[in-house]
Amino acid sequence: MTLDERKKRILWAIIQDFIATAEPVGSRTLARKYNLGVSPATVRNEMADLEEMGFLEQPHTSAGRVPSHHGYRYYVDHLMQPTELAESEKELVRVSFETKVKMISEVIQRTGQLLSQLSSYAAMVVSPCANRTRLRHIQLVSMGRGQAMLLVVLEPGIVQHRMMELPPDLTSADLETISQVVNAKISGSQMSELKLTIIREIYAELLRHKSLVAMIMDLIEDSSRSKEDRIYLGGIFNILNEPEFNNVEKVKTLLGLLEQEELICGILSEQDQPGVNVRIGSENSCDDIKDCSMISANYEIDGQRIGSVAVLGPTRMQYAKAISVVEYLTANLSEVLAKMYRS
Amino acid sequence: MTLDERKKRILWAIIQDFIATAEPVGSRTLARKYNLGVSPATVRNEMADLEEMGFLEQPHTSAGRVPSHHGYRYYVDHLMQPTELAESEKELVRVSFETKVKMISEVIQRTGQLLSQLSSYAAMVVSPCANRTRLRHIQLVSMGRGQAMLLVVLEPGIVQHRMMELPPDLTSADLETISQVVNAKISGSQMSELKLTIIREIYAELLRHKSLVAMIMDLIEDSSRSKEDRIYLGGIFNILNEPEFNNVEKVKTLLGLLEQEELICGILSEQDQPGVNVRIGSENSCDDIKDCSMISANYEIDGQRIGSVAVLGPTRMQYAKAISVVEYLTANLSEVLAKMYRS
DNA sequence: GTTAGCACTCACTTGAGGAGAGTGCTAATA
DNA sequence: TATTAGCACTCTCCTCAAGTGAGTGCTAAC
Repeated sequence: MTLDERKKRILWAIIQDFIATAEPVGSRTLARKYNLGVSPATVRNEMADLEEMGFLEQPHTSAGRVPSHHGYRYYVDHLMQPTELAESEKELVRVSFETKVKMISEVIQRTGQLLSQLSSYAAMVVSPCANRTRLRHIQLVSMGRGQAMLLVVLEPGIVQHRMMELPPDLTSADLETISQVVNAKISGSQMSELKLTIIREIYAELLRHKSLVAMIMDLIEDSSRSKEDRIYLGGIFNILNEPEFNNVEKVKTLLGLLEQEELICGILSEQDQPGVNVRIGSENSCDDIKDCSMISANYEIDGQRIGSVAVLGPTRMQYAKAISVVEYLTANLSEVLAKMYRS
Repeated sequence: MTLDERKKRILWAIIQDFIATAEPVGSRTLARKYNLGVSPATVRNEMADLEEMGFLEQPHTSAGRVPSHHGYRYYVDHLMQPTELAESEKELVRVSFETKVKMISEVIQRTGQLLSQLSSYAAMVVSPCANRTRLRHIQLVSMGRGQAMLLVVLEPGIVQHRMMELPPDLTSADLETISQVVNAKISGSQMSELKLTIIREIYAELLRHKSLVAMIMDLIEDSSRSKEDRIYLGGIFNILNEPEFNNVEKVKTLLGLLEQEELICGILSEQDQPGVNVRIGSENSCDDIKDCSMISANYEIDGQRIGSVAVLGPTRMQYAKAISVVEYLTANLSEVLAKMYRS
């Protein structure tokens, strides 16, 4: 489906205008405002063509035109000119990221804040997922009265902890020994490499505590596959400024959706393309956001995907801006994390 | 300010009715629906009195009456009959809490979910704050290339972690030694007891690593006073069902508020009474929720406050129900945590 | 002290009319 | 042949007036 230059120009202008005003765009306004050099009548003819091709829609007979999802898609793929962030915005990101952070969760939170602030849409950040990563360290800590805490440190600096019951006759020294033996065997290994052979070796060294070790291995397994990816959501109130969310019903649906962490994780993990993904309206797999667009990207350490960020807004979205914000922040986030956990 | 029996009856009926219908209550309906045994005219007279006393308000001259904040306060203090949770609801709580949980954050999350589900308002839970608590364990874990992670385990099972730079010549064994020495000295002590004497002793034993130890002590201090209380928010979409939130502006204000974690923490920590606190409308310190009511309570371990839960809804709230939900869940939460960390 | 009756108030609904923005079609023009 | 001016038509939205209904306050009777 290839469009001639004038059609492109007109489609571009319509989308541009609609994004800015949220009002159906008429031929007269368009011709005047965008200096198209042709009369409204000509524009009308072109618009009728574009509508027939599926790029535009008409809310009702005597209204202007509105871009269809299809139209937005064409815009994003062919018409939109990428915008760079303003110097002041870059500066803001730089300042936010350069102050010394001590925990991964802080970085995540700041990214989310920046994301929503710069894009003025809702932001979502999934914190590094522990899956498919290396074990760094485990540690048993006695918590008194027959209980212990198992600390599991995974490679990009993720810490998980689990409580466990202890057999009555165990001493703190025992815990320390077990920690050391298990550490010696497993630390640095990929979760998937935690094969039976290693486990057997541990059993062999810790015969006395066989059942305890089994429990520990289970808990390690459990924490490494933990779905408890923390999600940062922010700036939801931002999108309430958009006229498409003037309807409380819609807001309710959206909020209900956003509260379902697993669902959000799922949506964010299904990114087909490398780099920035744009899902427009019905391209979203989830019904509740069929009239939203989502711009998402993965961030990585050493080229390995460890989490995602996304921006959610109405289909009538400032695509160019949102895309560059997501792009810029993902790059920066990857960089900051790499610096934190260079290895 | 004492009311005769009939006035009490009428005030009670008005509030009851308004809570149920969200419509201003008229004399006719009231007299009929609640079998007051007097004519609408009499009810009107009483209503006029109650209005003069400040318990009722009139949206406009020819409308029915609506309870004022003052009226709700009287209702909560004197008129409301406490409701007990239904067996099925208790069962739900029991089931949710009895399945084995491995982390404190799971319990928090479930509590929040139950809170919003049972009350059908928005729920907030502040996770255990590390402040004023005992140190259980610290552990240094090498993260490669001159970096280490400091794990700090605090008494009720809170885990914090911090990244730190290491001097280049340090070995893993050094880290282990330092961990052990510091642990031996400080574990079990209250944060406030971490006086200079102890720190001097540690310095004495670890002369070679003096500056590193100083950094560690700082980070321990930092994590114990960490404001990073995690907040669980849930069921916000619930309150969008209430007619008072049909206005998108209000929703926006509320969402904006709820995203400010520190603010929420602040609001939740200012509970004057032991047990369940009820803040009605303008009794709330924060302007943005001047037309909401908040029911909150602290949960504890060993009688010590370690966090709070709250329910937020319109002033036209099912107080009796909400109060009993908060009460029941706080008690259960305290119990579960005590069981998890019995000491 | 209670009640019936009555005039009055005020929000909300309904429907008609008009304004305005925009369209599609046709015929004239370059 | 492509473009444009002109025009009738469509449809939403705003406004305004009239009518409806729930509720009130006051007064006089019980």
